[in-house]
Amino acid sequence: MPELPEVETVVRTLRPQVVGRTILAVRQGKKKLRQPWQKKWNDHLRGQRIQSLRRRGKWILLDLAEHCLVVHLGMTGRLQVVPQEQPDEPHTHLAFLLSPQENQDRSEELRFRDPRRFGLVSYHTAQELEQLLTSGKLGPEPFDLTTEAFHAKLGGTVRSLKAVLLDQRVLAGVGNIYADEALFAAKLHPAKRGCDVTKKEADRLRQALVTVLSRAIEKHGSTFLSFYYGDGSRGEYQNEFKAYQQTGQPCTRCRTAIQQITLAGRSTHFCPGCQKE
DNA sequence: ACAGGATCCTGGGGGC
DNA sequence: TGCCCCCAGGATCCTG
Repeated sequence: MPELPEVETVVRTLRPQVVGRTILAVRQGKKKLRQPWQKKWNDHLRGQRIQSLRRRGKWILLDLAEHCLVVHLGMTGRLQVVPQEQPDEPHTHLAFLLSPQENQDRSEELRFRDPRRFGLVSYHTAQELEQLLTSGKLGPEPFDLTTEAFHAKLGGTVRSLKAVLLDQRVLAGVGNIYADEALFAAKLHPAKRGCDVTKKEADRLRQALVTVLSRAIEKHGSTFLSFYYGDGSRGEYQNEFKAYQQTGQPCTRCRTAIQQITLAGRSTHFCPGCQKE
């Protein structure tokens, strides 16, 4: 559920809280993560300063001196900085003790929680990370995408637009919510085949992605069900959903009822009136 | 090459 | 009110 705008919000919130601080110790929960945390990483991490905090697609990258902590929030993952003495909330899997902020003597921890454990935290050398990010497994950021490249990519597949948008190798950061919202904004049917998309339509979809994602970042992402940020704050973009989870509601453009189907294994919402196949 | 299903996992929602 | 069932979804893997 955390997609690009939610991850961007997490990174922007955490950046002033963690950059420049040193990891003093690592604490591990009892339950195993999907990609198990390796004990030897604890020693590697101790004494390392967090130099910067970045987002790439849905990935959160904490740059250390030579290595990088890589975090994916999955469905329900959360990262937050809390006072060291605060008891762990349930499903806390990792806690990194941080050196005190300047002008403060309070000990704090950066904690990773994830009830569903779809998320992961791993540790890589800068070189390994570079490979992960450029080996074709992760496509460009939607903001860096050119119409030409996007159109070419779409032209080479008979897959549905919905499936293509969810494919992180094509485009990094889009998930179920923003795929539906962008397709609605571009007036394109989610089942339309990639190879049937004209260059004009590809450009419309690219622009829609940029517009929708930018607006969502402005509104601090979306909050519904159980997703909220580490400090308890909520996003506000869910109030602007035009398609996602609007099944049965009148389309804001043509008043046709928004329809829900399953596509690429995901619930998919669109307007049959103005998103014609 | 692609669709579709299963897998992982838990909290929350709907239905009875 | 309480209980059970089912569902949501990111990434990956397997099968048809």
